[in-house]
Amino acid sequence: MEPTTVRSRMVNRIQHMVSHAIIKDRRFLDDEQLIRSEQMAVLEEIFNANVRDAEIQELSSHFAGVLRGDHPCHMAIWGKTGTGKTLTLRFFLNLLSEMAAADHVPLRHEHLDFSTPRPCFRALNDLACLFNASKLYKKGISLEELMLRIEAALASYQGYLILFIDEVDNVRRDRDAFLSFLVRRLPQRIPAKLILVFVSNRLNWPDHLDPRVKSFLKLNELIFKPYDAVDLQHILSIRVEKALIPGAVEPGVIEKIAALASQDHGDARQAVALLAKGAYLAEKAGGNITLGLLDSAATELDRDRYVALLRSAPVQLQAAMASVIEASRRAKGAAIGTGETYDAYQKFCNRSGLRKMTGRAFGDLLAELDMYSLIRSRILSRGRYGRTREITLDVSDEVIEKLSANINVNFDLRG
DNA sequence: TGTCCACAGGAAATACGGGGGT
DNA sequence: ACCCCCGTATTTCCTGTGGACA
Repeated sequence: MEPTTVRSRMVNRIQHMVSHAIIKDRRFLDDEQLIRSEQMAVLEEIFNANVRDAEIQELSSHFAGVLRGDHPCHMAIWGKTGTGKTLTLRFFLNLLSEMAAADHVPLRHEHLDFSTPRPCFRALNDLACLFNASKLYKKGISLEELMLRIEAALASYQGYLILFIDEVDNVRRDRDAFLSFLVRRLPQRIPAKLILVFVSNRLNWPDHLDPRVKSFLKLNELIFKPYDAVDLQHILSIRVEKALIPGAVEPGVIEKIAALASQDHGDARQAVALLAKGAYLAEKAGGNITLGLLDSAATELDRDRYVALLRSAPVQLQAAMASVIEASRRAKGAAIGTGETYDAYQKFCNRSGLRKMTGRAFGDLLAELDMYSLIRSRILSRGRYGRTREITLDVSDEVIEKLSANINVNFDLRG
């Protein structure tokens, strides 16, 4: 056998990868990487296939009044994540402002994106930034001051103002103060015709709302249903066409992804993510995307999610996870209680030099892990032996391996 | 039946960090 | 430089509790 050099092996591999490349344009597998106009083009294609048609019709009739000089009421839009609320709205509002411009109707629309939780203060601050009424403060300025600046910035605008407020329920703490400003105070202080569009993924969102705000809030409601398999197939095939070379996807693959996704969440983003993972794996293996590949793509995707979640989490939460894993190893898989876990946590802190937190705070960390379903815990009373959380790890061994590796790396770096 | 364990989890207090106004 | 304001993280203090055991 002819001896191979590292150089020849490398050349072989690279040539192999190039000749077996199935991804034509990676960016179309990840919305984050697309620029605005490309996103809109993709959307237009999707909507042309009658996806989300009912919703777009509904939006059109709600806002039709704008072109006739009416003042439509506010709107609340509900739907689970990945049902295209944000994208549909963005697309629709762009179109609407084009039409308004053609008719010489003054119309402005702004997108307030609360994709991460924030308090009332930051919410107002973001709003102020949209109107260039203030720079991005971190702290130290009163709420009143912010409100006044927003009002001042809008004092001379007379036309329509559509405020698209994405994921309202992410306004934590004093949400009522924020909403009350938008709903009650702002419309009275500025000359613009204000139309609020609230988007939320909680269906019962306005139920626990300050009644005073609620009574002011005339709403038209619109619900985005999860995508069905047919919608997802459309969405996926457009991606396939743009991102992959022809023939890279074996028959049945799109159908399977669509079926899987529509069964358990109807989330288009996750469906596209699965497609992307499949494409990546296929390219690495030097073949096409096959049905069999999808299973490993799905598990890998799952694992990635947990790892990414934990890696971007605060250190204390990582430490808590580490102690659960450790305590659970020591107990050989049997369920463990809060006390044992806290002991493990304390040892972990001693080893890594991390500041210890009290038991109370540790309990909250455990609750958080439970929320992310990294662990499963239930409160159990063992009679005179007290009450405790019964904790089990809720992720596969493979994921745990990966998680603990990541945690350790993090702490080594901290010294 | 009452006791009492080993915590859960709410509320208030405190610490902390950062920024504005003067 | 000083003081005050605000938001967040954590601690302190507290009351509550299901059921095994005597």
